[in-house]
Amino acid sequence: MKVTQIHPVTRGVSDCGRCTVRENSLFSDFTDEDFRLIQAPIEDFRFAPGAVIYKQGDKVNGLYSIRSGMVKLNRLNVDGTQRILRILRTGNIIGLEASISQHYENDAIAINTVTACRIPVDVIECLDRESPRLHRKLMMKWHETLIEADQWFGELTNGLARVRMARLLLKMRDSGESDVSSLFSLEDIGSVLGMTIETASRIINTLLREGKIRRINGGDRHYQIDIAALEQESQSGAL
Amino acid sequence: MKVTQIHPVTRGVSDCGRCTVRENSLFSDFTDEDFRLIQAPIEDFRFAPGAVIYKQGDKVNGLYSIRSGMVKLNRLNVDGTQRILRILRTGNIIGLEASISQHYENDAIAINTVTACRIPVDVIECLDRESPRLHRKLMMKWHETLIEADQWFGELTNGLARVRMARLLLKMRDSGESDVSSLFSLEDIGSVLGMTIETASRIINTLLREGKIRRINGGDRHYQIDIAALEQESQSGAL
DNA sequence: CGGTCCGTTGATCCCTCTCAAGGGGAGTGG
DNA sequence: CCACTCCCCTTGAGAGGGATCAACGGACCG
Repeated sequence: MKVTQIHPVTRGVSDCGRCTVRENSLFSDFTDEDFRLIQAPIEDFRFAPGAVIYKQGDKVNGLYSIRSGMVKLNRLNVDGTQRILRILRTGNIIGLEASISQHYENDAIAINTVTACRIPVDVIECLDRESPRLHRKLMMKWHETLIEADQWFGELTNGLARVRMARLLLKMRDSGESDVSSLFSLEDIGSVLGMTIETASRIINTLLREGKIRRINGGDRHYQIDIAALEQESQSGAL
Repeated sequence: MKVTQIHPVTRGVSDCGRCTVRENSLFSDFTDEDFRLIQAPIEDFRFAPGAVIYKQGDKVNGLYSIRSGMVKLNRLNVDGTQRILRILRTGNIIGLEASISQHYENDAIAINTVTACRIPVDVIECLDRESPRLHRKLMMKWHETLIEADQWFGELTNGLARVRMARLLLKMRDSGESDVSSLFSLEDIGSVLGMTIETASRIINTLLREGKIRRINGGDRHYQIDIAALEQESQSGAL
């Protein structure tokens, strides 16, 4: 995979108080007093598809709260093996390690156009010290992140290729109980599910022919899915 | 797998100040003043092989710091699929979610004889509030746990079965750069590496015949391993 | 219009699962 | 002390899922 480094565009300074994804964010139950503690500006970023948000080993400069788009967390193993650990979306936080470590643990790469706001390291540290609310919130985010990681592990790494694909389709549904699921390139699907792009392609096309998923026109790999059918598929695969 | 519920034996109350694994523990850089904050006793437990330390969904009663032995974290997916997420050993903490949630997220089961001390929920909460040191330590443990989870994911879920086995053998080395590795039942190995017990058995015996690992007598699945050889093996498997 | 990227499809091979049988150690009861 | 059972590991033969290798088509772009 060739990774194109694309410089992000700063869009301005956020007004967190009226953020549209605030209910998911770190600041969801913040009081006005808490907000007054924030000294440094929280910047708003826009990343083009393929843009590198940060790389494994980079010095941390803050954590990012995703406002829209999809980000892949890429792990580069010591032996050169590479694998997508998980995909993060609106409301998720990437780079949580910024609150405790000096370096990022893996690559974060925008899959499609991503908007995100960055909370600088010193803001986090200050708030963590001064605001019990943020302190608690941070712990909750660690908790959520770990649950998420374990879920990806548990669900997407065993069973037949077809079963794993069904689970991915269900997992990547647009928020809520929607029957629309957003995927990404075959290469990324392969790296998430541990299969080759050929196998991924074959399975998707089989599901299309069987009518269990349907391509939604508008280009960007959106599918309308038959939830019930996929849920049945997804349960076939014990080990 | 039949899981036998074996009641743990409380061995007494710990004196954390002189704990032998203290350097790994939550309390490593505690001052005497910090220790005075601990009101409730920290109990010392001993679990027999196969004992359930806690189950997914159980109400949390504290987190456990492992003093010796191996614990498997078992995830039961909604569809009945079961998988070992990771193995934890001396110095690791299980049930970290006790510090933030009401329920445990997965099953923790003793693989062999395990000794662990339990830090009750209210002790954690109190310390988290009162001691900046423990507060920071907790965050570090979250961080460590997530890194650990991502490592297991990245290293043990792709590549040929033989490559994954090599990586597991390297990962399960006794602390430090030792050339002794401790495994467990074939069933557990299978559940960790996502393969059948037959495949696991075949690979281990092939490695034995090739002299890359050697059984250490003394019963409990200890192997002396050829580190260099296994490291070479472990790098074969991109996807 | 040629080049590149991405997805599709076919043919073949091999790794791993499945099914099946057998062996050894530990515990139990005679 | 020996039969018996149970559990766990081992080994073999056969089948199949997915990898690999290869070719092709469409979209986009210089």
